[in-house]
Amino acid sequence: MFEQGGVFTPRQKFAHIYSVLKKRIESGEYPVGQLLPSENTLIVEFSCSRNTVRRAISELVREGYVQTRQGWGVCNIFQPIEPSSYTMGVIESFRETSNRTGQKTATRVVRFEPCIADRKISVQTGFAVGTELFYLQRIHDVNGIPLIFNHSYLLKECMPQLTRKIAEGSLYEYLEGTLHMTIITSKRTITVEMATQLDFEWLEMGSYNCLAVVSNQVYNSDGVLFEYTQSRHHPQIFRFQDNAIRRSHNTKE
Amino acid sequence: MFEQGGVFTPRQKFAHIYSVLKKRIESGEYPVGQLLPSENTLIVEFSCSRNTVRRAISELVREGYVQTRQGWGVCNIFQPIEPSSYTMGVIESFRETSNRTGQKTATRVVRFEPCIADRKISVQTGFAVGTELFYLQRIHDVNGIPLIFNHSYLLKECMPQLTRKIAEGSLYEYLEGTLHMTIITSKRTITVEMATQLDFEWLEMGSYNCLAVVSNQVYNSDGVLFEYTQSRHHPQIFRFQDNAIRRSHNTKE
DNA sequence: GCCGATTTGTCCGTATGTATC
DNA sequence: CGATACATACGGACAAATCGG
Repeated sequence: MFEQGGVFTPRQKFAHIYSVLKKRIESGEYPVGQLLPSENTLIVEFSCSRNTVRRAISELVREGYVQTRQGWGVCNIFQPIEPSSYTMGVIESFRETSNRTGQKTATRVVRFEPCIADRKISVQTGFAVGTELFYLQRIHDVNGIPLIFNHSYLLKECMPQLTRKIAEGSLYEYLEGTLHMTIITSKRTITVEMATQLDFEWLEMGSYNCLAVVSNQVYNSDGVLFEYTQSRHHPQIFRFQDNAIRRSHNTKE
Repeated sequence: MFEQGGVFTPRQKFAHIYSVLKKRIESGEYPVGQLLPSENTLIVEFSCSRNTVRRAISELVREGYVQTRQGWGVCNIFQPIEPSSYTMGVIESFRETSNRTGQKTATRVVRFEPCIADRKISVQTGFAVGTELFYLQRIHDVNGIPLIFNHSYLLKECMPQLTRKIAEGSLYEYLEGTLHMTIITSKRTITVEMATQLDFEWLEMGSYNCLAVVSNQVYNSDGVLFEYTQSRHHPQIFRFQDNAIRRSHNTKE
C-alpha cells in the first residue's frame, strides 16, 4: 500500500485504475459528452495490460459513468446525482447507509421470537417448511422519526446465540464481526404495497397509505439462504437507483 | 449458426456457454446449494479458454443464479421467481415487457406538444435550459385497465419529424427501426410518490393514494441524453428485481 | 464506395496469487 | 503441507465498427 497523487493504491490494479478514472470524471477532468483517452493510451499511462484497463472501464459502465461503443470509444456520460438510499447492485446494512447519507438513526426491536417455517412462511421467504428460524420486527428511526418497519426471518442454525439485545445493535456487525459469516449475494424485489394496521401503528405515515417494500433474500458464503427481510419504507425516504444497458436482441438464443 | 442439443449457438462463445449453463441450472441438472463443475472442467467441456468460462459465470452471478468463492467453487443458488415487470440492468420498452409477461396492452397519447426546457424542467430531466423538446403524456392500459401514466421529454433535434400518431405506436420501434438510433445506457431512479390530480383522473387508482415512480434518463450511442421519462405505475402492477453483491470494504480507497 | 488507421469486442494461452480443504 | 479452486494480470491475435481521406 503506497500513496500516489492523493490516491491510495489498493491491492488490485484494476480497482486502482477504476478509482483514478472515476475521480477524474467526477472532478470534470474529462469533459462530459466527450471521449475518454483510448484504451491504448491508458495502457501506457498505467503501464498495465489491456484487460486490466477494460475491467476498470466496465465497472464505470455499470455505474453509469461512461458508455462504450465499438470503433468509437469510451464516452463520458457522468451526471452528478443525489445520494440514494439504495444503490443498485450493492449490499449495505441500514447503519452503513445512514452513515453514508449522514443521518441520525436508531433501531428498536419490537418483537423477537423463535418460529418454525410453515407453508405460508416458506413460500414468502424461500426457507424450507419446518426450518427453525428467528422472527424479528424492527423499527428504524431516521432523525427521530419512525419510518421503516422490518420483518426478518433468520436461520437459527447460523446464529443459535442470537438475542434481542444483539438485534438492537447492528445485526450485520454481529454476523460478520463476531460470527465471521460472509455475506455474498442478496436478491431484492421492490414493490409498493398498501400500509397495514401494523404500519399505521408504528410508523409516521402522515396521509400516505402505501409503502415501498423491499423483500430481501440473503445468502452466506456457503450458498445457504440465511436471512429473509421485508423492509417497509415510508415513501418519503425511499429511493433506488439503477443503470441499465440495452443488450443486443440476439443474445437470448 | 448451428444447433447443438436444442440450443442455438450465438455468435459469441461466452454467450453460448452462459446460456447452456443457465438452462442446466433452471432445469435442475445442477443441484441447488451445491457446486457447479470447476472452471477447468468447463474449459474441457466447451473447449475454450478460462476467460471465456469465467465471463459466462460472471453473468450468472449478476443474475443471482450462482455465487462464487475463491478456493471453493461456483455454488448454485437458483430459485425460480415470478417474472418481474422490471428486471435490473436491462432496458425494455413497455411493449417488450408486456409481450414477455404476456399481457394485452395499449397506449394512448393524451398530450403532445413542443416545449422548451426552462430551469425547472432542466433540473428534473437533465436537459440544458433552452433545449427544444417534445412533451408527451401517455396512458398505458394493461388488460384494458389504465394503470401507467407517462410523462416524457424527448430531444427534438433527434426526432424532428415525430408526430402524435407515431407516439401512439411503439416509440422505441420508431427510434430504433426507422431512425436507426441505438440506445445504450439508461439511468433509472425508483421512488414512491403521492398520486396527483392527473393520476386520479386518468388511472384506476382504487383506494391507493400512491404510485411507483420510475424516472428514466436515456442516452443514445453518441452519449447524448435524448429522453427523460417519468413512469407512474399503479402499485399493483409494479415490481422490480435486483441482485446485489457484497463488495469488499477496501475497494473504496 | 473503398481503403486504411483507430478503437472497442472477443478469445486464446500462460503465469502467479490467494483462499479452501 | 499439497492439491484444488477461483482471482488477478499479462501479452498477443483477430474480428467488427467507426471515421477520415
